[in-house]
Amino acid sequence: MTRKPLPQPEREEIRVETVLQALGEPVRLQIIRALADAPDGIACGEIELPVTASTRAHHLRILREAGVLTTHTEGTRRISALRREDLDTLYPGLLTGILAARQ
Amino acid sequence: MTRKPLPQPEREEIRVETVLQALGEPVRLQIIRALADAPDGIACGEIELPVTASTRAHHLRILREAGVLTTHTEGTRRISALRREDLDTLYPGLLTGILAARQ
DNA sequence: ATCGTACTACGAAGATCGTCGAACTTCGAC
DNA sequence: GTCGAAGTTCGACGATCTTCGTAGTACGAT
Repeated sequence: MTRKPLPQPEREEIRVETVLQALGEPVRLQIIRALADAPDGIACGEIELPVTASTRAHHLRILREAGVLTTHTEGTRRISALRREDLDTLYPGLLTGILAARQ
Repeated sequence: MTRKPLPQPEREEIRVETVLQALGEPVRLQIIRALADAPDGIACGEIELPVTASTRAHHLRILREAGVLTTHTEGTRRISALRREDLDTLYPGLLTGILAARQ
């Protein structure tokens, strides 16, 4: 099994402004909600989204570079998962607060 | 003393997406931080910001329409305050989490 | 080695956003 | 009533962002 981590910021490098900017977009919020239900992460392609694959990849990149999620490769698939521990440490309550809205 | 409230969404009308979008901007985050230190609100003009008055008015409007802050008129001045209770009720921990980052 | 799958990288097009200056409103003071 | 101060509204311009299609990479299976 191949396992390569993708470039992402260390916990110390994560900035609120970037995180909020990343979360303030409908599609990305949808991704976050899907990931919140899968503690071990899910394959990017399995998230139902109203956009094409390339747009999906773009949003996943934004979220990863903001430090919101982490992605590793498993064969040809990419598994993404929320960086819940890091976010909860840096901004206690933020993630919970956002997910509580659940529409 | 003149006291007129400015148009803002009811608590039920506040949407996470809009709130996050409003908070994901450096200048607006700066405004929020300034307001967090003033429970009773402060005059918009007294917040130090690296933008002109018209831009400041624009950002305050975005924040107010998102439901993040409330503004009322006192003479020629406008006093803004965080809608902390509403936000804490809707998204418990969100505001605290964001403010915990403090820079 | 070849094929199909899963995904990314690269422009490009269109929409949205942040910023400003100028004009206008509203209020208090003189 | 006239003036100045505080703030808003109205375009406008430039920058950023979302979206897409196409081309390309990496891997597993045959």
